Amino acid sequence: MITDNALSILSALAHPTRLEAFRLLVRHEPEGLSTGDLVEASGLSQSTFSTHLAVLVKAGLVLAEKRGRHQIQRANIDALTGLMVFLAKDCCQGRAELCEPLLAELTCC
Amino acid sequence: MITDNALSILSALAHPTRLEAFRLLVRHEPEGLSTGDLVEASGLSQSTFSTHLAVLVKAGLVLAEKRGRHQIQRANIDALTGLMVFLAKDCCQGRAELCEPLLAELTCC
DNA sequence: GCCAATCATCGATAATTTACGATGCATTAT
DNA sequence: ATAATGCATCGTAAATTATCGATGATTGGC
Repeated sequence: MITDNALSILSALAHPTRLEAFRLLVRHEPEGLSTGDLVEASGLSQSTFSTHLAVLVKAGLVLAEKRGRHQIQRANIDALTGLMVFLAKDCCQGRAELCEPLLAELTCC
Repeated sequence: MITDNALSILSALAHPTRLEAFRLLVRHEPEGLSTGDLVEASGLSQSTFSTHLAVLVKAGLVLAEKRGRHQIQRANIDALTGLMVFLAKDCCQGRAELCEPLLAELTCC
Protein backbone atom coordinates (compact mmCIF):
# COMPACT_ATOMS: atom_id res chain seq x y z
CA MET A 1 0.00 0.00 0.00
CA ILE A 2 1.47 3.25 -1.19
CA THR A 3 0.61 6.59 0.37
CA ASP A 4 -1.47 7.78 -2.57
CA ASN A 5 -3.51 4.63 -2.29
CA ALA A 6 -4.14 5.16 1.39
CA LEU A 7 -5.08 8.78 0.75
CA SER A 8 -7.70 7.89 -1.82
CA ILE A 9 -9.19 5.29 0.52
CA LEU A 10 -9.26 7.78 3.38
CA SER A 11 -10.86 10.43 1.16
CA ALA A 12 -13.41 7.96 -0.09
CA LEU A 13 -14.45 7.01 3.42
CA ALA A 14 -14.38 10.59 4.70
CA HIS A 15 -17.92 11.36 3.60
CA PRO A 16 -21.07 10.32 5.44
CA THR A 17 -22.79 8.94 2.37
CA ARG A 18 -19.83 6.92 1.22
CA LEU A 19 -18.88 5.64 4.65
CA GLU A 20 -22.43 4.49 5.22
CA ALA A 21 -22.65 2.86 1.82
CA PHE A 22 -19.43 0.99 2.42
CA ARG A 23 -20.54 -0.19 5.84
CA LEU A 24 -23.82 -1.32 4.35
CA LEU A 25 -21.98 -3.31 1.71
CA VAL A 26 -19.77 -4.93 4.32
CA ARG A 27 -22.85 -6.04 6.17
CA HIS A 28 -24.16 -7.53 2.94
CA GLU A 29 -21.13 -9.55 2.10
CA PRO A 30 -20.78 -11.67 0.14
CA GLU A 31 -24.05 -11.22 -1.78
CA GLY A 32 -23.63 -7.51 -2.41
CA LEU A 33 -26.29 -4.93 -3.22
CA SER A 34 -27.52 -3.35 -6.42
CA THR A 35 -26.79 0.29 -7.08
CA GLY A 36 -30.48 1.03 -6.84
CA ASP A 37 -30.66 -0.40 -3.34
CA LEU A 38 -27.73 1.75 -2.32
CA VAL A 39 -29.29 4.84 -3.87
CA GLU A 40 -32.47 4.23 -1.94
CA ALA A 41 -30.59 3.75 1.31
CA SER A 42 -28.64 6.95 0.77
CA GLY A 43 -31.67 9.17 0.27
CA LEU A 44 -29.82 11.15 -2.37
CA SER A 45 -30.57 11.54 -6.05
CA GLN A 46 -29.47 8.76 -8.33
CA SER A 47 -26.87 10.86 -10.10
CA THR A 48 -25.36 12.20 -6.91
CA PHE A 49 -25.02 8.77 -5.41
CA SER A 50 -23.58 7.44 -8.62
CA THR A 51 -20.67 9.84 -8.33
CA HIS A 52 -20.15 8.83 -4.72
CA LEU A 53 -20.10 5.20 -5.73
CA ALA A 54 -17.55 5.98 -8.42
CA VAL A 55 -15.26 7.40 -5.74
CA LEU A 56 -15.51 4.20 -3.73
CA VAL A 57 -14.85 2.08 -6.79
CA LYS A 58 -11.90 4.18 -7.85
CA ALA A 59 -10.40 3.83 -4.38
CA GLY A 60 -10.78 0.08 -4.66
CA LEU A 61 -13.15 -0.14 -1.71
CA VAL A 62 -16.02 -1.42 -3.83
CA LEU A 63 -16.00 -3.94 -6.62
CA ALA A 64 -18.73 -3.73 -9.25
CA GLU A 65 -20.09 -6.64 -11.16
CA LYS A 66 -22.53 -6.35 -14.01
CA ARG A 67 -25.46 -8.72 -13.66
CA GLY A 68 -28.07 -8.22 -16.32
CA ARG A 69 -29.06 -4.60 -16.32
CA HIS A 70 -28.32 -4.41 -12.63
CA GLN A 71 -24.98 -3.46 -11.22
CA ILE A 72 -24.09 -5.47 -8.14
CA GLN A 73 -21.71 -3.77 -5.74
CA ARG A 74 -19.55 -5.58 -3.23
CA ALA A 75 -17.31 -4.34 -0.49
CA ASN A 76 -13.64 -5.10 -0.96
CA ILE A 77 -12.51 -5.97 2.55
CA ASP A 78 -8.94 -6.35 1.40
CA ALA A 79 -8.79 -2.64 0.62
CA LEU A 80 -9.87 -1.82 4.14
CA THR A 81 -7.40 -4.30 5.56
CA GLY A 82 -4.69 -2.71 3.47
CA LEU A 83 -5.49 0.71 4.84
CA MET A 84 -5.46 -0.50 8.41
CA VAL A 85 -2.14 -2.24 7.98
CA PHE A 86 -0.79 0.93 6.41
CA LEU A 87 -1.92 2.99 9.37
CA ALA A 88 -0.77 0.45 11.93
CA LYS A 89 2.68 0.11 10.46
CA ASP A 90 3.60 3.63 11.54
CA CYS A 91 3.31 2.78 15.18
CA CYS A 92 4.45 -0.80 14.91
CA GLN A 93 7.92 -0.16 13.60
CA GLY A 94 9.97 -1.08 16.60
CA ARG A 95 7.34 0.05 19.04
CA ALA A 96 4.90 -2.75 19.49
CA GLU A 97 3.80 -1.24 22.78
CA LEU A 98 1.86 1.39 20.87
CA CYS A 99 -0.13 -1.12 18.90
CA GLU A 100 -0.88 -3.53 21.69
CA PRO A 101 -4.09 -1.77 22.72
CA LEU A 102 -5.26 -1.99 19.13
CA LEU A 103 -4.59 -5.69 18.89
CA ALA A 104 -6.20 -6.26 22.25
CA GLU A 105 -9.39 -4.59 21.06
CA LEU A 106 -9.44 -6.37 17.75
CA THR A 107 -8.78 -9.88 18.93
CA CYS A 108 -12.07 -9.81 20.79
CA CYS A 109 -13.76 -10.32 17.42
CA MET B 1 -16.51 5.98 18.72
CA ILE B 2 -19.48 7.57 17.03
CA THR B 3 -19.75 7.96 13.27
CA ASP B 4 -19.18 11.71 13.30
CA ASN B 5 -16.02 11.11 15.21
CA ALA B 6 -14.77 8.58 12.72
CA LEU B 7 -15.65 10.91 9.86
CA SER B 8 -13.63 13.78 11.26
CA ILE B 9 -10.65 11.49 11.81
CA LEU B 10 -10.92 10.15 8.27
CA SER B 11 -11.22 13.66 6.86
CA ALA B 12 -8.27 14.82 8.88
CA LEU B 13 -6.07 12.02 7.57
CA ALA B 14 -7.32 12.34 4.01
CA HIS B 15 -4.85 15.04 3.09
CA PRO B 16 -1.20 14.46 2.19
CA THR B 17 0.11 17.18 4.47
CA ARG B 18 -1.91 16.08 7.47
CA LEU B 19 -1.33 12.37 6.97
CA GLU B 20 2.39 12.97 6.72
CA ALA B 21 2.42 15.22 9.77
CA PHE B 22 0.56 12.64 11.80
CA ARG B 23 2.89 9.86 10.71
CA LEU B 24 5.84 12.03 11.60
CA LEU B 25 4.41 12.63 15.04
CA VAL B 26 3.83 8.92 15.56
CA ARG B 27 7.46 8.30 14.76
CA HIS B 28 8.40 10.93 17.33
CA GLU B 29 6.41 9.52 20.17
CA PRO B 30 6.51 10.15 23.00
CA GLU B 31 8.68 13.30 22.82
CA GLY B 32 6.58 15.07 20.20
CA LEU B 33 7.62 17.86 17.88
CA SER B 34 7.21 21.63 17.94
CA THR B 35 4.85 23.24 15.48
CA GLY B 36 7.82 24.91 13.86
CA ASP B 37 9.46 21.58 13.16
CA LEU B 38 6.27 20.33 11.58
CA VAL B 39 5.91 23.46 9.47
CA GLU B 40 9.43 23.00 8.19
CA ALA B 41 8.81 19.36 7.36
CA SER B 42 5.62 20.22 5.49
CA GLY B 43 7.21 22.77 3.18
CA LEU B 44 4.09 24.91 3.40
CA SER B 45 3.66 28.38 4.78
CA GLN B 46 3.32 28.72 8.52
CA SER B 47 -0.27 29.87 8.38
CA THR B 48 -1.37 27.13 6.01
CA PHE B 49 0.18 24.44 8.10
CA SER B 50 -1.34 25.92 11.21
CA THR B 51 -4.81 25.38 9.83
CA HIS B 52 -3.93 21.81 8.90
CA LEU B 53 -2.69 21.22 12.41
CA ALA B 54 -5.92 22.61 13.80
CA VAL B 55 -7.83 20.01 11.81
CA LEU B 56 -5.76 17.23 13.31
CA VAL B 57 -6.22 18.62 16.80
CA LYS B 58 -9.94 19.05 16.35
CA ALA B 59 -10.23 15.45 15.22
CA GLY B 60 -8.36 14.39 18.35
CA LEU B 61 -5.48 12.90 16.42
CA VAL B 62 -2.97 15.35 17.84
CA LEU B 63 -2.63 16.65 21.36
CA ALA B 64 -1.01 20.04 21.87
CA GLU B 65 0.91 21.06 24.92
CA LYS B 66 2.16 24.56 25.54
CA ARG B 67 5.78 24.59 26.60
CA GLY B 68 7.13 28.10 26.94
CA ARG B 69 6.48 29.91 23.71
CA HIS B 70 6.74 26.64 21.84
CA GLN B 71 3.81 24.41 21.14
CA ILE B 72 4.67 20.73 21.42
CA GLN B 73 2.48 18.42 19.37
CA ARG B 74 2.02 14.74 20.08
CA ALA B 75 0.22 12.02 18.18
CA ASN B 76 -2.77 10.55 19.96
CA ILE B 77 -2.48 6.88 19.13
CA ASP B 78 -5.72 6.15 20.92
CA ALA B 79 -7.62 8.15 18.32
CA LEU B 80 -6.13 6.05 15.56
CA THR B 81 -6.87 2.88 17.47
CA GLY B 82 -10.44 4.04 17.94
CA LEU B 83 -10.84 4.60 14.23
CA MET B 84 -9.47 1.19 13.37
CA VAL B 85 -11.73 -0.53 15.85
CA PHE B 86 -14.65 1.41 14.41
CA LEU B 87 -13.79 0.25 10.90
CA ALA B 88 -13.07 -3.30 11.94
CA LYS B 89 -16.31 -3.72 13.84
CA ASP B 90 -18.33 -3.61 10.65
CA CYS B 91 -16.81 -6.79 9.39
CA CYS B 92 -16.34 -8.46 12.74
CA GLN B 93 -19.98 -8.61 13.76
CA GLY B 94 -20.62 -12.30 13.49
CA ARG B 95 -18.20 -12.73 10.63
CA ALA B 96 -14.76 -13.16 12.08
CA GLU B 97 -13.63 -14.77 8.85
CA LEU B 98 -13.55 -11.37 7.20
CA CYS B 99 -11.23 -9.89 9.77
CA GLU B 100 -8.84 -12.80 10.10
CA PRO B 101 -6.54 -11.60 7.32
CA LEU B 102 -6.33 -8.26 9.06
CA LEU B 103 -5.39 -9.77 12.38
CA ALA B 104 -2.90 -12.06 10.69
CA GLU B 105 -1.13 -9.09 9.15
CA LEU B 106 -1.17 -7.04 12.30
CA THR B 107 0.07 -9.64 14.72
CA CYS B 108 3.35 -9.73 12.88
CA CYS B 109 4.22 -6.47 14.66
C1' DG C 1 -39.28 -3.52 -32.54
C1' DC C 2 -40.68 -0.79 -28.61
C1' DC C 3 -41.09 0.60 -23.90
C1' DA C 4 -39.47 0.59 -19.26
C1' DA C 5 -35.82 0.04 -16.06
C1' DT C 6 -31.02 0.66 -14.49
C1' DC C 7 -27.24 3.28 -14.18
C1' DA C 8 -23.31 6.45 -15.89
C1' DT C 9 -22.15 10.91 -17.63
C1' DC C 10 -22.81 15.82 -18.63
C1' DG C 11 -23.36 20.60 -17.58
C1' DA C 12 -24.36 23.96 -14.01
C1' DT C 13 -24.38 25.79 -9.41
C1' DA C 14 -23.52 26.02 -4.55
C1' DA C 15 -20.68 24.81 -0.82
C1' DT C 16 -16.40 23.52 1.07
C1' DT C 17 -11.45 23.21 1.26
C1' DT C 18 -6.87 24.83 0.47
C1' DA C 19 -3.48 28.18 0.31
C1' DC C 20 -1.22 32.53 1.21
C1' DG C 21 0.31 37.02 3.22
C1' DA C 22 -0.78 40.14 6.74
C1' DT C 23 -1.86 40.93 11.30
C1' DG C 24 -2.35 40.07 16.24
C1' DC C 25 -1.12 37.96 20.63
C1' DA C 26 1.81 35.79 23.89
C1' DT C 27 6.29 34.72 25.58
C1' DT C 28 11.29 34.90 25.79
C1' DA C 29 15.64 37.28 25.27
C1' DT C 30 18.34 41.44 25.60
C1' DA D 1 10.99 48.32 28.21
C1' DT D 2 11.95 46.74 23.61
C1' DA D 3 12.74 43.61 20.20
C1' DA D 4 12.25 39.17 18.38
C1' DT D 5 10.34 34.53 18.24
C1' DG D 6 6.47 31.18 17.78
C1' DC D 7 2.15 30.49 16.50
C1' DA D 8 -3.02 31.39 15.76
C1' DT D 9 -6.40 34.02 13.24
C1' DC D 10 -8.28 36.98 9.56
C1' DG D 11 -9.41 38.15 4.89
C1' DT D 12 -9.26 36.56 0.33
C1' DA D 13 -8.54 34.07 -3.94
C1' DA D 14 -8.21 29.61 -6.25
C1' DA D 15 -9.28 24.92 -6.47
C1' DT D 16 -11.97 21.06 -5.33
C1' DT D 17 -16.18 18.70 -4.02
C1' DA D 18 -21.18 17.98 -3.64
C1' DT D 19 -25.56 18.18 -5.51
C1' DC D 20 -29.04 18.15 -8.89
C1' DG D 21 -31.84 17.57 -13.24
C1' DA D 22 -31.34 16.20 -17.85
C1' DT D 23 -29.53 13.21 -21.15
C1' DG D 24 -27.54 8.94 -23.03
C1' DA D 25 -26.39 4.09 -23.21
C1' DT D 26 -27.45 -0.62 -22.27
C1' DT D 27 -30.46 -4.39 -20.99
C1' DG D 28 -34.84 -7.00 -20.12
C1' DG D 29 -39.72 -7.63 -20.85
C1' DC D 30 -43.64 -7.18 -23.86
